[in-house]
Amino acid sequence: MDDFTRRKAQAFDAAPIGMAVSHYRVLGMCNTSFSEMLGYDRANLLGQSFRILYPSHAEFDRVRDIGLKAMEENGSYSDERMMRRKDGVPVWCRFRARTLTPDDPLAHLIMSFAPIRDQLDGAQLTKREREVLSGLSRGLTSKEIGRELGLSPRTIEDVRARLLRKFEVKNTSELLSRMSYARPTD
Amino acid sequence: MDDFTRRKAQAFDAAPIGMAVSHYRVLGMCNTSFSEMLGYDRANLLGQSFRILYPSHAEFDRVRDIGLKAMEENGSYSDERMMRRKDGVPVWCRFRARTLTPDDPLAHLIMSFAPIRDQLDGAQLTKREREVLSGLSRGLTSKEIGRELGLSPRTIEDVRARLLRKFEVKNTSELLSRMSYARPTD
DNA sequence: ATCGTATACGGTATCAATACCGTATAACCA
DNA sequence: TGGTTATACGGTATTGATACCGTATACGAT
Repeated sequence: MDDFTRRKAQAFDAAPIGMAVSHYRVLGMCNTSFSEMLGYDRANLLGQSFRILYPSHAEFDRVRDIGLKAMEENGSYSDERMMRRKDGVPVWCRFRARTLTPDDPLAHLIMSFAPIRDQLDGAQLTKREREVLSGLSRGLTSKEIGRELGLSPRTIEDVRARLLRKFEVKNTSELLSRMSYARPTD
Repeated sequence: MDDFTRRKAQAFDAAPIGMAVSHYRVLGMCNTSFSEMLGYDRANLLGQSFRILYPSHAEFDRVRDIGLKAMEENGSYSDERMMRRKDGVPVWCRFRARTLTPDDPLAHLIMSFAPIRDQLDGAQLTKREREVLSGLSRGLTSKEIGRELGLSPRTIEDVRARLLRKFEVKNTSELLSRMSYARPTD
């Protein structure tokens, strides 16, 4: 095996950003940034389902599908999402994924995770708030988010209003500009 | 050499984020996201000085020192910086670096580069668009932005519509979740 | 010289967002 | 046990956003 391969593997291991490889949502490989970000030893993480890295089972189910269409078309997808550290603390991340199997995106995924630092680190979000935030960052309306979550649009508007109060912003645009990856963790 | 090494190298190559390894500011290795982001063939990039990837010689000199102290202390550093594509178009990036040689940080660096304006490679923003975006990220309405800039609210709505088209997003919320905070540069 | 784009503005129509009013249940905490 | 918060939903009223229709000027590129 050539030296190039060795150097690439070393770069993967020591990369300044969390990286992971999955096969059907099971972690096949990750680097130290990834395991440290989530508070695990790497050895304990390999072979595990990604389920344990999300705040809830519902969240784990929900995020499965939201990038599938984009990955079938472009091979890649990116959004902002909440991950769950081993100690239970949620971490808001810029998430990027590329699939090596566009016909069946989840078969072989390569992902990167960059934690975002912002107001969120103090104000913890509820499950509902995270779900709604996820929809808002994808440009969905309250009606669309309601359909996605099986709730009335009115309920989504309640959650929305609570988010605006919590972050002391005037509207959804300002909310999302505060949450965007413009303020990464250094 | 074990299979792990091979899989890590593959993950490096196909990572959804630009990655590079340098030795004293000379590119030793990079992945396809990196070379594509900057408009080069990878083969033509290996062994080159990073000089050609920055907008100017002054910029190249300036960025050399700004992370050194942080890397000597923590081993890592991150900021936002302008890179220069082969065709001359500037790309604003979130930059992260980790050194494997903290005593002499530049000796062996591993870096990641994430373009901050994903969707907008090529479509650079006009002064008006930046001004309007700045207002939107502060949660202002079209009417308020119009007052701030001495323009009709109707004109703000035009600029807004142009931004949504350029970024191929459905609404202002999605726009702002894709963008970093936008400050007018002039 | 014509094409494309950015700028700037007007009108209208429709849908979304936001802010209120209200009720109700469940969880948790002091 | 009572107080707070999150959840969930209904109505209504107002404002904002978005998408169209149109006109007009300016500027740069082919």
